[in-house]
Amino acid sequence: MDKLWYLSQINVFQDLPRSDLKVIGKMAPMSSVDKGTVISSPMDDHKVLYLLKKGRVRLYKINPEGKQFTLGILGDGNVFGEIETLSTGTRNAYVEAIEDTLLCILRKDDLEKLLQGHPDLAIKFLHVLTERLREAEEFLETLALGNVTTRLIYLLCKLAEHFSIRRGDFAQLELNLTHQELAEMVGSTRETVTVTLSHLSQEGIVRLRRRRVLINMEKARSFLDREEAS
DNA sequence: TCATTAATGTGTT
DNA sequence: AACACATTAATGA
Repeated sequence: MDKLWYLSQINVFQDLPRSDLKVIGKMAPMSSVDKGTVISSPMDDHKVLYLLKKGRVRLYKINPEGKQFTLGILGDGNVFGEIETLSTGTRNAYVEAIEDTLLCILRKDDLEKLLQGHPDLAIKFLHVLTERLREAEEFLETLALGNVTTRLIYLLCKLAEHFSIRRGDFAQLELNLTHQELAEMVGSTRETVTVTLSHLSQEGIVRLRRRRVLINMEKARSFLDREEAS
């Protein structure tokens, strides 16, 4: 497999000429991490940016009682990490590979050099990060105002937009998430998620298999619309 | 395949 | 929401 192909799949580098990708490839060696590895944690010095070439990582925080709250999941082609001049929203968060993952590490000075030479790239960074911020704000609002059912459906829709494959009327999440993990994302408990999901299953909004959720996006969206109206 | 562990389902407080 | 416990599915020797 062409090493540069992976770089061309990173969202901020999408239509960069091969010559530039080559330069980046030289600065940012590829490394692979196994499923379950914590790639970075709050106490690390935040001096690097990670380019997620292939795989999935979960961003989460841990509250004082030791419970986890998942901020989000990133898939192929995303960027995360922290440097002084550029934050991707992972500050003070743990980042764990939930699949075997392939990533590049870009050092602060390399990135800055890169951005200085490529203003168009800097703009693309702005777009990507702004979009992430926008989603985060929307999610926060839903989390604050909605009940568990709403939050869960909202989460499933968002996940499905990024990580699902179409199966008839349903979108099948290709993330194998447990009820526990879903609970950690919507700020609820495992039992409540189990109960809520089986209700939604009765209504035909989702279909359940072990560690797998299929969402009827049409029904899910109309549920959210109704909720918004009320 | 069987035993162990993980995930899910359910009733009670 | 928290807990205890039952049931069922996945995992791996």
